[in-house]
Amino acid sequence: MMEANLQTQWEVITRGAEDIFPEAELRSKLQTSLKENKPLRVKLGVDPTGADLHFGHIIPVLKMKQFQDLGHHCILIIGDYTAMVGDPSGRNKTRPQLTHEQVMENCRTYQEQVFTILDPGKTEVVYNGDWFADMGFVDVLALLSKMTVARMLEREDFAKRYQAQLPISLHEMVYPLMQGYDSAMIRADVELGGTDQKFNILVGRDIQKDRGQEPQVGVCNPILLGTDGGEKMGKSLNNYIGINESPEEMFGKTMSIPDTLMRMYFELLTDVPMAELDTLDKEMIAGQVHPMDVKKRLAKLVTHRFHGAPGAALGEAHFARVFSQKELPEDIDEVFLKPEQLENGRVWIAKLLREIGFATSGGEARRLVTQGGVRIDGETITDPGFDWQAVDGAIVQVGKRRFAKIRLR
RNA sequence: GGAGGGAUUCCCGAGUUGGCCAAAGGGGGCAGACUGUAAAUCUGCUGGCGACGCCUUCAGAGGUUCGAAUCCUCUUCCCUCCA
Repeated sequence: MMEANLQTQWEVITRGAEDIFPEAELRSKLQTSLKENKPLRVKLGVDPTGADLHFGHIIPVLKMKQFQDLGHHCILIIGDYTAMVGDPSGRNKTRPQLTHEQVMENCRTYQEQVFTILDPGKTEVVYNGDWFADMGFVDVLALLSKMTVARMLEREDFAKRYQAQLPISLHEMVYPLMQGYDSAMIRADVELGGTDQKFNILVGRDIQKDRGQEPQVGVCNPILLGTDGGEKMGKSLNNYIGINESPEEMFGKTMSIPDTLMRMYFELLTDVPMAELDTLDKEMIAGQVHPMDVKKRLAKLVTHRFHGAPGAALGEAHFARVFSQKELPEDIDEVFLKPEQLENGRVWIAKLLREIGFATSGGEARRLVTQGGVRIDGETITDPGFDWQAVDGAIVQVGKRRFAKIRLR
């Protein structure tokens, strides 16, 4: 069961990990685990606050997969109760509180997506509602007494909000305690998460110690930056790559990350050995290897991870065709125009763009035309007052990557 | 409970001696040029309307005025200090 030796395990576990605390404890836990042939209990808690997962969510899941492949016991905690509270980590405002129904609804799709990576047969799934639902008020008070206000306010996110005169609700301060309690309930040896989870994971250690358990070790990955290269990947910033996105989108979006982010993505999302990445970096600096080729490899590997070999090939082909050669994509969505949308077989260009969803207003449509961003069958339209004689099968293109095939009926 | 400060366009944030405000600046977004690509860099646009004019926006509801983001009243929410 526990086959890999300590050194191998150590290399796998520390790859892409920004912070492990305390390192020494992880080492001794691994040693004991090997000696006694007893897998470590590895915890990852997820709050199903939204339906769709993106790359940022999946980083700790990939780390968990590595533990799983090493033979350790993985426990996925579905935070049906913590999701109702909302993790304040790294937030500058209170999360909206979800109802239990909303949370449970998200759970299904969440697990579906997570189990494209983890082995469902080897993963224990528990809900923290299992223990929180029946907790009495006295138990809650006992838990609350483990934390002081001063310590909570030391946290960077709360401190910032406090100084910026932004509201902090009391229930948000309960969150770390709940997460810590989870660790105690499942007797975790290791807890995974982003570096923003450090505080919560440390609270878990305290609670475990308080209950006479050996405290867990935190293994934290850096926070994945989004495609804009500056901010944490997230839905609200629209700088994310969803794991359910089409191969074409996934490949393209990966190609759109700034060069400076390539290393991070390689480390966290692929298995390319670290030594090879170092070599690649050197070769790029020396000009022996083209950054674009490296990025293409990254995009291919990443797409492969979620869509398999066919998806990776599809994504790559599409990219080469549309962006490198500036040709039309293979599949173009068809948009139907009804006769009543035409006048004597003609449509005003601004109206057309709105009808097919390439502009949300006439003003935006005019702007696109004026700036030379609109083509019909390869011909650039420059007159915002242009009335187009509709042709079945014509290709309307806006910008570099939006296409529609017009169908008349 | 008392005293004071605040809410502006997708976001942040100017503007508060009333007209020159569809509202500075930045971010984001979009488009163009360039190329190595949906990198980087540079440029332009960025409330709505078949549009050199008209319409709706500055927390909400009223009011003063020829004219209000700017002044007055009430309401909602946030913050600070005191208790």
